[in-house]
Amino acid sequence: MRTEPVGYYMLKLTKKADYGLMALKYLAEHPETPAQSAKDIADAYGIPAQLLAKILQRLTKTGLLRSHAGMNGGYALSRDARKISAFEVIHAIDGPLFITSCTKGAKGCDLTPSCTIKEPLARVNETIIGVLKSISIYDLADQESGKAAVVGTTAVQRLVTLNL
Amino acid sequence: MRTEPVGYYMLKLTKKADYGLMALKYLAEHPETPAQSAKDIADAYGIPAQLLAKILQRLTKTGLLRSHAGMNGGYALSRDARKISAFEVIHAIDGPLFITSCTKGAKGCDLTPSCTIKEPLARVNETIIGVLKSISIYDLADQESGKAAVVGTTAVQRLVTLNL
DNA sequence: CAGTATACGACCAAATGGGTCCGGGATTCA
DNA sequence: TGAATCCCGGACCCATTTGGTCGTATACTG
Repeated sequence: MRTEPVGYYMLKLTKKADYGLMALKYLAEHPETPAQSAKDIADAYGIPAQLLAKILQRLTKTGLLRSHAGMNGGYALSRDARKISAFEVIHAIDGPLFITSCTKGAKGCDLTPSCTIKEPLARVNETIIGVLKSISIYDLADQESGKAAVVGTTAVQRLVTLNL
Repeated sequence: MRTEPVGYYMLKLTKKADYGLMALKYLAEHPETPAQSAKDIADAYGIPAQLLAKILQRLTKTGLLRSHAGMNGGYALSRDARKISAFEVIHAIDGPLFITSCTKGAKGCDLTPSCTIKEPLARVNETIIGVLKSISIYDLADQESGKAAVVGTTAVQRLVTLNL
């Protein structure tokens, strides 16, 4: 009621994944400090602290972050920001992502046995994953410090192939 | 309870969109018949008829299908299957698709004013849209009639660029 | 007119997602 | 040792979205 439905979203990633990416980006932008608490990061972006806490916990469990309890504790990237892909983050938070509601992974299609669209769309899915894998936290981070880089100066070009 | 959570999905398209794609594929595979009723298509795939009916109705309203009431009525593609992209179908059913929960389209970000990840991810979004646009209903359809084309015989190669 | 099919709005139940609460454990520092 | 921070993680809640049904009106065919 407060936010009128600007548009119907689809294929969107969850807010949690968004938050996770934002947090990692934040960490990548503050390499000096040994660790940042969940609350600090949450406050920096104005997102609910407890929610972010749990997201960071999951990222820690999957090995993307290092946590440290106690005073001056918090979270830190477990590796170079250049070596953490957006895909890893999203995958850690939202789980495996598939385009089609029923992908023939694991045990195949429970219902709708005759849905043959899957195979082509699975390719699309892999393409998306490829794109997401090619983007690192570092890519998300910098470009703001050198904020004026508007023209295609540091424009990184990625190429993705999709074959049906 | 009946279908254990095989995995957590994300970035997935809705079942309705799936159904829509399946239906169009079905129509593309039956070019002889002037029209197929919603029920026929639904039965062919074992999906709820009334639900599919509404999906087809929406696809009709957006101009992808032609409908015809009365006996031997039903739906038919309004143009060549080669000229209908998967994107159009998904867009018609699920609405505009964006990756980030808040894209700065329309009126910008309501909450989280400092979410800077958006711009890079918006590019990813456009990439996905590009991929989806490059896939036609025809692409989804055939490959089954000539079922044996396993080796890369008719492999269509698409190229997608993504620049951050 | 009878039968078939679309058109469409109202309604519903289950799943999902965002978010909170709370009772633990670590760790550091005084 | 004990207080202040901070991470850990399960239980719970609520709003929205989805998938799906029902019923009725309308259009077309024969």
